Amino acid sequence: MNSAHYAGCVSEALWDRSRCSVAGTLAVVGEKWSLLVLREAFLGVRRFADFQRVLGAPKAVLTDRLTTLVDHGILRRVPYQAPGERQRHEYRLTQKGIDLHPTLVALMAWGDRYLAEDGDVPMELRHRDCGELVHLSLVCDAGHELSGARDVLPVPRAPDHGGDG
Amino acid sequence: MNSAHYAGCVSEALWDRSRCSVAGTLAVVGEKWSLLVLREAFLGVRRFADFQRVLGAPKAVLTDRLTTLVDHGILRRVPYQAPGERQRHEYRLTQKGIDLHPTLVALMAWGDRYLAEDGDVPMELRHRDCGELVHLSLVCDAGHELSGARDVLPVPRAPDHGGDG
DNA sequence: CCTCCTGAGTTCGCTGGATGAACTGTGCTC
DNA sequence: GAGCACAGTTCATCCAGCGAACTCAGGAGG
Repeated sequence: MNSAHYAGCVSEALWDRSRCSVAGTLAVVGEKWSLLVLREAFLGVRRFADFQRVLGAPKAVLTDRLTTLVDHGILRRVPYQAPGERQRHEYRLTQKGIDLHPTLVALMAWGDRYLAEDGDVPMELRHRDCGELVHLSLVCDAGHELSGARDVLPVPRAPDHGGDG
Repeated sequence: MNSAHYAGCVSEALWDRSRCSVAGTLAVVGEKWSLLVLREAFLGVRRFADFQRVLGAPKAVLTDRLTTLVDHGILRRVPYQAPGERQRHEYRLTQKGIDLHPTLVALMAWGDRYLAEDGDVPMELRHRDCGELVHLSLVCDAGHELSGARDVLPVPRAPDHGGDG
């Protein structure tokens, strides 16, 4: 294993960490419960009481997380009325929220691999059309499928506005 | 948009949330700074002082996160000796840690799309061989490329040991 | 040998966020 | 109009994160 492999590229060169998209995304959904709320949202949960029952999170925290996610445009509050009940509102994923799906899939895949005992995973994701298991894969714009992180070259871009190098 | 789309599948049926791989993974790397430590590790950072300088995290927190990640087998402590310095140790990704790469890529991709202004992303990932941009994609075992979360069917599996349904 | 310096932590007091329980408010059913 | 269920809000407590100060180990330099 060649230690200069990554090192020469970005390790010492201090690119602007404050603009990092990983940090930015974590600032939005990195708080405790946020991603679990989204997991449930992807599974079809929409109502406050259901989130609360299923997650077991404190109501105050849940209120805060839902509000934050709505504020960021990841969920939206939609009024609805169940028969025989008063009007309430439910929380639904927006496109911005739906685009967090790969993040949850990635977290789930890692947990399935390293935390499940005997390969006994609690849930599978299957292709709705053909029923086969789905998984994430890294591909490049030329169509090559990458075999792993080793094939990826991180390239910092200086924030030079007004010119497209 | 059909609201019964997901609902009929898993929303009300209470599968066992306590074994959820998303929650499990977040329990391991979901604390503040953990994923940012890993981001830097993927960029080649290995030494305590470099993590500290680059992340700006409090030393105590950083010590705790690094220790936790080592305990979970995501990083490993490797002794090394720089010329003219005493022996120290550095933190390197294990395979288990490298397998968290897709999670970081997913987080980064979302941030690039929704948080970067003018498409001015701070860093790009390129295929080391051909230089093209890389991105995550959902594929199924039959080789179909899924167009999005809508094509995915979550299937809870009961923890029935001893029988492969 | 003694002192200074640096890397790698540990300790400490403070503050802010998380927690569970209790409380509020609203509209429907009975 | 009393009771109930949903959807929060308020409150006291507690823990985790924070920055600063302190500790420890081993070279370098005199």
